[in-house]
Amino acid sequence: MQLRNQVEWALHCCGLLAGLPEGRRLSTKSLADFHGVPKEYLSKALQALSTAGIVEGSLGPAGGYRLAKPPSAVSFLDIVEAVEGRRRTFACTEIRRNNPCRATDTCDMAPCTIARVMWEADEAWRERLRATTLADLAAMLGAEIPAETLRKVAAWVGARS
Amino acid sequence: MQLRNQVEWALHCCGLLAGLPEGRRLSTKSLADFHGVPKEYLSKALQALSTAGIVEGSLGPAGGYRLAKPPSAVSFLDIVEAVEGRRRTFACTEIRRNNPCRATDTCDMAPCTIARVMWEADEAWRERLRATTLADLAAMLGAEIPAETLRKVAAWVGARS
DNA sequence: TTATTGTGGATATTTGATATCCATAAGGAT
DNA sequence: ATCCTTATGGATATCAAATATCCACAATAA
Repeated sequence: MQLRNQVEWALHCCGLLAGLPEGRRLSTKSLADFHGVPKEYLSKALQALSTAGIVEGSLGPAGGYRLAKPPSAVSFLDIVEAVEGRRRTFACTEIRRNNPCRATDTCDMAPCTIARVMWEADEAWRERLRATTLADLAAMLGAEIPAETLRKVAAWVGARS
Repeated sequence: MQLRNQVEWALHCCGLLAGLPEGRRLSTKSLADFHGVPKEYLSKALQALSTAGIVEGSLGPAGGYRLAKPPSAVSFLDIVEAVEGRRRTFACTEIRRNNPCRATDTCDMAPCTIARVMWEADEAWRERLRATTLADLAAMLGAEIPAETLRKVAAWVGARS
């Protein structure tokens, strides 16, 4: 069970967009170049983010993407769900119904006990992802990345947006 | 991102095995019949549980599987990891290395910030799964399943083990 | 007008999940 | 001894999803 690589790409792209000066945008091509990933496929992830209302695309030269909300209003979970979908990681197929000893008129039961436990774990995962926003990420990156690199990135982005 | 259906099957099988009288076993065929799943494929899940030391198989007529440990010593996480593997749900491919602005001599850095957050969420998921054992499951099932059904299951298992 | 961009559809390729089958060895029953 | 049942593990087939590319189109700025 692995998340798609598009999830990783989307998170990194949002991290970069979160540091973008007001009014600026970055194109799919720039984002793909920066991260060294295929432009055409990354485009699909960006479209998913756009559909989810996390980023906002605009057409034409000088077009591109920017965040559609303030960084503090976008959680990791928002991004993961936009790209990966919202289905739970555990799918209960109700195999308890196949139990030969089960009364046939039992129809209104609570969710399968096993599924409930698995879903609680799923919710713990989501809760942790909900707890970190792009603003938090920006703060962490600012503290961890060498000042020299941050300066170069700002210049690179400035020339491309 | 979905867990394999074998995870669901393995959990249900372990739940049934946890209620097995001392010294009794259930065959792959019985477990498959009880849950209404393909015997040959379920067998792969049971083999994974066996390799992981969660269940113990024995050959010959009257052979089959039983738990290799007390139910309180087997967590949901043990079962999930036995069937699904232990890889983290988020794979970091270190795309930050492709960053054109990154200093080339940076080699010894801490794990990627984004990966750290994703891994913390993964750990929250695992922690929740670690917290529930087969003994807990047995207690929940005993409280939720109608007494009539429990009695029938005990009889069915008794005739097959 | 022209070049650039996002959007969405179609499609190919590769990987993994799902599933079946068979050979083998071992253990009970007769 | 013989036979049936069982777990084990390998080989293989089938199907769905992830990965990736390409193209047509409309919008937009220079």
